Amino acid sequence: MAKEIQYNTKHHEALIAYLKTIPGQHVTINDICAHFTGGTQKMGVATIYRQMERLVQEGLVQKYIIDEKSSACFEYIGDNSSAEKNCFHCKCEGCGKLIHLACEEIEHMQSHFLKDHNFTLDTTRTVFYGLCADCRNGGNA
Amino acid sequence: MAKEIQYNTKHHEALIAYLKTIPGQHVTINDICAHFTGGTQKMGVATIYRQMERLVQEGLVQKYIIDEKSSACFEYIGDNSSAEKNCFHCKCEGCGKLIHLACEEIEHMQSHFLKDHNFTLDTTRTVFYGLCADCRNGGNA
DNA sequence: TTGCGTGCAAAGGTTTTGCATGGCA
DNA sequence: TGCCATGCAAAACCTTTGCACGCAA
Repeated sequence: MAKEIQYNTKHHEALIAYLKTIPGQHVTINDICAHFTGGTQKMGVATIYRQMERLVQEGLVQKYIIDEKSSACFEYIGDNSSAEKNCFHCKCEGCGKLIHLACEEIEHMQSHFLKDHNFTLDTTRTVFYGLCADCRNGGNA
Repeated sequence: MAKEIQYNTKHHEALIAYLKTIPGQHVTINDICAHFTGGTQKMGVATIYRQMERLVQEGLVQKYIIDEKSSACFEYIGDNSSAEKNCFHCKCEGCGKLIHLACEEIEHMQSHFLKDHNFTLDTTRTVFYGLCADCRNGGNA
């Protein structure tokens, strides 16, 4: 329980600053790596992994496992958790697109899980798989 | 569309036979590998991967990406797809348990996704993350 | 006989880890 | 000064692939 002391390094701040510039978007470790390779700041891969893990634990960043082959995805959620409370993600199995959705139906879904299945659904972590409209009609399967 | 000719080898049958002995359970490649290492039949890892991919395409087996670190999970669904149509999976983030659920609410969920978000929800592939009752109360976080 | 299936090992990619050094408090 | 953070490279891990041989049809 005792939270370990964590320093506030330049890398830590730079990472948060970068993530804040792309709200609501998803980045992979590779994206971050590329971003910090060309810029003034350099950041090793290991550092990025370690920092992202820390940010996830702090609740500033959400981690998604979108696909088994590609690397993990991260999204900055910061302090405005109230605004995007009903936000969740859909991944199209056809085109691979990641879709942001937000509606109040998700609350109903959560209460159902809790009442009928005694399971606290974590919508921020769940990724719904399926087919988007384009792929269903176009047949990009 | 033209289905390629596929031989019915002993390995293929042995794999199906093994999966039929554990209905409703989840196995990893490692589990399968271990099972076929000690027994009379031996099966290489590559063969298992190839066979499982084939079984998934044939619709006999469902593949799940439960966790980013552990290997993929497989479940035999066989021909009785009608019986488990409303079946889906919950993964507890506390204890790591994988929970089987089946209820008709999922149908309502699907129709909502389709109507309001134009998204065909694939419940067999989606894994719902959250906390099970034990972890919510016990605090196995 | 034809050509898919198999085994072995090597390769590919993502993520983690060890160790010495640098930087925050 | 103490201790965490960083960088580099090596390691670990899961999965795929190449190639030669075996086996089903």
